[in-house]
Amino acid sequence: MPHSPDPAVLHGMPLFKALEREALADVVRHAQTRLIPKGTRIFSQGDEALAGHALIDGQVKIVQTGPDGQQVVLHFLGAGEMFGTLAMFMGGKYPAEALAVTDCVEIHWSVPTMMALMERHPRIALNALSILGRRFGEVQKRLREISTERVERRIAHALLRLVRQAGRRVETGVEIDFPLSRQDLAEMTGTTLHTVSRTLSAWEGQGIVASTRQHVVITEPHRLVAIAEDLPAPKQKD
Amino acid sequence: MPHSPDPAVLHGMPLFKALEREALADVVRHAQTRLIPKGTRIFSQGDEALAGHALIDGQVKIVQTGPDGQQVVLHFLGAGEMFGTLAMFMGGKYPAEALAVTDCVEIHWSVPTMMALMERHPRIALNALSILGRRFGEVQKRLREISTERVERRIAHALLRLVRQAGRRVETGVEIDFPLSRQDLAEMTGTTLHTVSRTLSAWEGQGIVASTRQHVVITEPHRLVAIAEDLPAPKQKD
DNA sequence: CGTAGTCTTGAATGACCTCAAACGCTGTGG
DNA sequence: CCACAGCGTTTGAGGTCATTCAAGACTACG
Repeated sequence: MPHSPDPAVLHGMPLFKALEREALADVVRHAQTRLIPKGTRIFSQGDEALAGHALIDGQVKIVQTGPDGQQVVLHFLGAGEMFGTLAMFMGGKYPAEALAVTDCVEIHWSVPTMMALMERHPRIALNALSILGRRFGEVQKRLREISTERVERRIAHALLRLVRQAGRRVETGVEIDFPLSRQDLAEMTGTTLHTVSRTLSAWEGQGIVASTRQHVVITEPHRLVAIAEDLPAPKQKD
Repeated sequence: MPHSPDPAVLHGMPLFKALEREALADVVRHAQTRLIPKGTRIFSQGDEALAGHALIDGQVKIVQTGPDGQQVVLHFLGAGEMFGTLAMFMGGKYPAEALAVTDCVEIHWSVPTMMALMERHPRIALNALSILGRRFGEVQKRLREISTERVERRIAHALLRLVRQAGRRVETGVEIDFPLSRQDLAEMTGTTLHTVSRTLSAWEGQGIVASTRQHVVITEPHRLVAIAEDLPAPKQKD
């Protein structure tokens, strides 16, 4: 377990974009890396935020739980993305939990370290602002979707979002390359696993997707887009 | 229209908290103030973002419109709060529109100016990060609520949120001190004005709220909280 | 080969929306 | 001062989308 990771891993991380070499070295010097097995809970909702995190490899899902145990999947994130940073600016408690959905490699900095780094290298703060801004826009868009769209369209949007950020081309179409259950999709779209299952079954019957347990392949993305955008069903024969 | 406003107005703005006197002067020097009559659209969704904004006085609502015209009220904000800053970090287009719901006094900075200010005074960027972080948490919470709760609870939550940020004590209870229609509430909670009207009527019958056109007073806040938290029955303690 | 977790599917219920009509303020102009 | 138009609001009736309840099938894994 390397205490100071290879500086190369920070390349391509939006959070550290456009940093001078020495600043980067500074950042690396204070970082800690960790190997995290699939299924591990990286931090829990309500925990004292001890660190800011970033993913070097793997996939993490962010889940928020309500007072009565209702869960919502707020975000899936992949290599190069930061997470758990919100807590630093929100009274020091994580507002959600982070779960490794695949084996992961994580890098993190203690909160005081992270703060100091931002003070020393304002560029980092600007980058964080930019990332946060973008995500904020995303969440607002989701809020609108969930407020105004019916379930089928929401599921379509969720799948397309996942494809965009974790899609892998395969011969039969585009596959989402980490374990994804109906329950997950339900928690992303504010519905039940039953409804998700029914919807996916229907789409499967129409040849739009192909799914097995915890695994989804979109075979006809354009038709899914049509559903998401509520376009007048493209001319198709059945 | 004063070109450079009184530095005093920046006091109490979270965005400029903990800034040294000279930095504050720098900020003020580049600011522009504007008087905005009630009902004015301050900026439109999709517009090129020319400026970052902050409210000195009045109330503004932020509304996002979907491709089919469905509207969602993302936020109400009052004196001292910044807005329209997201756009600066999101490809330069406003992701929503801002409407003055009362007469307002606004202060703004051109985007390049704002960026330069943040470069010169990193504290501002840190503050912005903190504000954005907090709001981000709010939106995520709303997303969970809207995903998992039934309409009645969502409306209760919306009202309580409004009370918290724009509530004014009156002898009959707490009043929300800007024009607020059923339509607005519907667009905040992802429902229809009809359902909001029915719900409010029911509450009115139980003496929990009292409302007239575009005007709501919460007479028994604790009972509204009980509804929002889904507590057993109106078994209340004083 | 059993067990646990995931997924499918049917049927019944209900929360909420849609459609439709009417009511009551508020401001305006005759 | 009254009539009228405009807007926000109220309320009913009917329909439907999605949840809830229930049972069973499939898959992975020990």
